[in-house]
Amino acid sequence: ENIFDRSRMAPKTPIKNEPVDLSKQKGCTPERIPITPVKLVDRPQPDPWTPTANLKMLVSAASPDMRDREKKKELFRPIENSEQSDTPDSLQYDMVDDNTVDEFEKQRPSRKQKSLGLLCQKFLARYPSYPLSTEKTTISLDEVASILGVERRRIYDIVNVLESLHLVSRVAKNQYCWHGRHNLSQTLKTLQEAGELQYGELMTFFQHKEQDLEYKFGERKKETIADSQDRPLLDFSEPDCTSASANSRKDKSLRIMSQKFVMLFLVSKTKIVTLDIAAKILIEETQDTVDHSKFKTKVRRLYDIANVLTSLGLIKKVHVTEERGRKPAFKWIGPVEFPGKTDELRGHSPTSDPLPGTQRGACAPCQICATGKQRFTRHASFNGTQPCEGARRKVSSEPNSPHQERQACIVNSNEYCSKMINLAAVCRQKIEEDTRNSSITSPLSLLPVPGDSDFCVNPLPQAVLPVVQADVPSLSLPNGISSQALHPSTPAASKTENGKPTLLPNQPLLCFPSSSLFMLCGGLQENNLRETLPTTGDVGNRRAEAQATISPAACQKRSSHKCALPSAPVDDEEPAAKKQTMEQSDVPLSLVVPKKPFESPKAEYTPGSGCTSAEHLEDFHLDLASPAAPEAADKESTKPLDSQEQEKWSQNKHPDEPSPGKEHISKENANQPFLPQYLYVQPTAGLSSFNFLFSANQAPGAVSLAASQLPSLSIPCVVVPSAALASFPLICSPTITTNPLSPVPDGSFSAATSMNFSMSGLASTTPVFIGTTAVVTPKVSPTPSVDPQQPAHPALHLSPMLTRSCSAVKLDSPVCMGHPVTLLKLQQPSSTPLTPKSIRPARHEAFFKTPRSLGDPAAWKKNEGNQTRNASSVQRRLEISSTSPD
DNA sequence: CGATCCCGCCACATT
DNA sequence: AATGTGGCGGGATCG
Repeated sequence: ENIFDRSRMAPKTPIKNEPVDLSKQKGCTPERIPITPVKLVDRPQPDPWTPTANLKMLVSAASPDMRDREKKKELFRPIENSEQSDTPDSLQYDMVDDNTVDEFEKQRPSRKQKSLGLLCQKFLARYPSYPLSTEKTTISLDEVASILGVERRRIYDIVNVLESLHLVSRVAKNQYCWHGRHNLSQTLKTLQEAGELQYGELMTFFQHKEQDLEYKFGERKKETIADSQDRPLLDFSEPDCTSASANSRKDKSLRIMSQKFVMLFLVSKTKIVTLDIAAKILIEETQDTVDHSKFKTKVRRLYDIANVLTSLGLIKKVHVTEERGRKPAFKWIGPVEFPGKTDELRGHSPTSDPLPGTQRGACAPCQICATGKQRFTRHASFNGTQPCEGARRKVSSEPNSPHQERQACIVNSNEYCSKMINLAAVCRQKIEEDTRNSSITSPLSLLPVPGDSDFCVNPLPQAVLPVVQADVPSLSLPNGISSQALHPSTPAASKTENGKPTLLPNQPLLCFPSSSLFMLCGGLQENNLRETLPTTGDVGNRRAEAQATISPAACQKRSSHKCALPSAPVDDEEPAAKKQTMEQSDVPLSLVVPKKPFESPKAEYTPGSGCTSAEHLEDFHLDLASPAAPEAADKESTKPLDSQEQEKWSQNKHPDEPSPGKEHISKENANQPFLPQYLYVQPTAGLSSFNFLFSANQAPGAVSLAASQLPSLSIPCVVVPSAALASFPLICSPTITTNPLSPVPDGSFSAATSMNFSMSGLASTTPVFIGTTAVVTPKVSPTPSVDPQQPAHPALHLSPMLTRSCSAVKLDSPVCMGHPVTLLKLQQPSSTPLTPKSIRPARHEAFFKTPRSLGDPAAWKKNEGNQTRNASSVQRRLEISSTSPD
């Protein structure tokens, strides 16, 4: 329109002759200037004003030359247009004297007004976030550039980033297809997975080499890089994506950088990434040499990307204060988890991704998968199969063409990246932790889950079970929860450290002081336990243990990765665990390992099919982690039970851990009738009215309660009115794990309802009993049905209460199936009640967007301050608008 | 003065 | 060769 107007305007209004109303002119934009005779003269194009003049103008505008020139002048315009003077008034004002114009120009062109972020917002404003699937919107770069009054170059900056997130795709030269955010979550998932994978690698890598944080900030990047190169780790770089992309020129660094940048956020626990770290990571990936200039350039690019991401509402600026001082950073405020979608992810485990075919094989049930238009597995999906069906960059030519490459490759093999990412994550985590510690909020902060918010869980002062998503391994409690963990070697050591509950290994039950009760029953199918047990003080120990335990798994994983073993979907969890650990400790990578990375996925997911998502939701972590409540942590540490149990379990499990074992178990379980066992959680915990019963069918190992860490237990859960169970303490029967009896296939069950519990989070007050023997809870009748297919359903059979839970579960499944959006909500709410995900340890908060709730006050303040700054784009607008009116 | 990041040159890719 | 893309970094502006 603008152009049009201008063209008309200019021609029509021979400036000279028609002196314009200066008064009006204010509103006018510089545009006219070009139009004005004088300027016209300058320009080649100014044709005599003829009837066709307008046309010519338009045409000229189209031409590159014109564009540039006009744009220069127009640059100002866009702002005006968008904000102030988009109105016709400007037209009226048409003629402006040069003088006036100059003034205007001076006023307007604030740098901010020209910012990429603002431009991006304008750009985004032009298209619906969720366009109808049917309609495809094509974007003409020239058109947009002219409309927005910027050079095309700038549009490229925007589009490239959008393309990396699959919001748009290149259809043809100069043409892009707008997809909107429909696939965003999936894309993010994919990125997350990819990031985690890399992460994992890093982890292993680090373990092998050095765990020191040295790497942290990438000083050592080179070495790492070299190492990484050496490392066989993953070469995701499959020919597909990587090679091609790599080959191609500079390989669209912006796109790739954007993806990597996003991955960093998704991988980091804190969700905060500092620019320098990101830059280092990205650099390393690409290069060995870390020259300063390069770094500088990288940072510039990151700003470009960040601006776009900010406009998308995915990140915001914040400042992180470190020892050194305050560093610019960005915090992820977009969706953290993609539960609904994530199902896919899970299903897909990163490992699986590589294999397109297999991808979700496991997930078959998951609709999402089916739907999944986009799962891009790394290469394949990205490249060839794109998420966006419609838009492929290269229309005409071969698929191989470099352009296509762009799309692909999110993940190429960049071990470096992963390493870097890890480092970065670690660094961040540290930072955050530091900050958190200082400003711990409540002992147990609820983790605000983006979607889950619905959840009414109030933060439980006492014992809140922060639920951690399945993906994320329960975090170890930063504070010291002691637990060691998982390591088989340290089995019994339940530490009585703080007040650990006294748990007698042999004895059936453990008692905890706390008021709230939990009953855990049933064998847990999986060992979900992530045993990340943060020892109170010792992260190192844990890590060591964890690593030890993990390492094998990791190795396998790696191999799997390379191989793209379909089976190894599990990665998700592991990575998460790792992440957490990372966060917690400065230590770079302690990985806690995932308990059963491989298997779990299958077992859980497979049976559960859609349910996987549920898991996430359901996972409870009782982490005291929240900085605020170190004390609480200690108390919780009381959960020694967990530790012991874990140990026990771990012992038991260890053998099983390998996925195969689990699978077996699950199968067995399925076949076997089981005694329903439940876990009951009193409302006191923070769930105001809900009590949870979990039936534990799972494999014995599955439920590990690490006192501090909280291994996650996957348990089917039922929500029961608190009244019913009010008086019960938590009881866990460790022995149950192996119950053959459970009729319901563990896998299915677990999948559907499996929850991870981390005991660590429990309020000190809550008494917990753990019984070695299976406890039977009355209310729920076990469901005999053993359909693997219908894992989730079994719950229904259970008591009404159960039903609820089941329903929730069911919901999840649907979610999995298809609509991401819907799914999310459904799951969250439904699940939420079941699993207090919402309640998370402060640390976790990172995942969740709700920044403020969790964050340290101080941090907040800072953040806010930053935000204000950051908010720039919006604010700027406002400011501008306000100011400009003059 | 450091953080941001606009601007546009210019190389490489595609047509 | 023309045009499309986009890496890249100087240097301006912001805070």
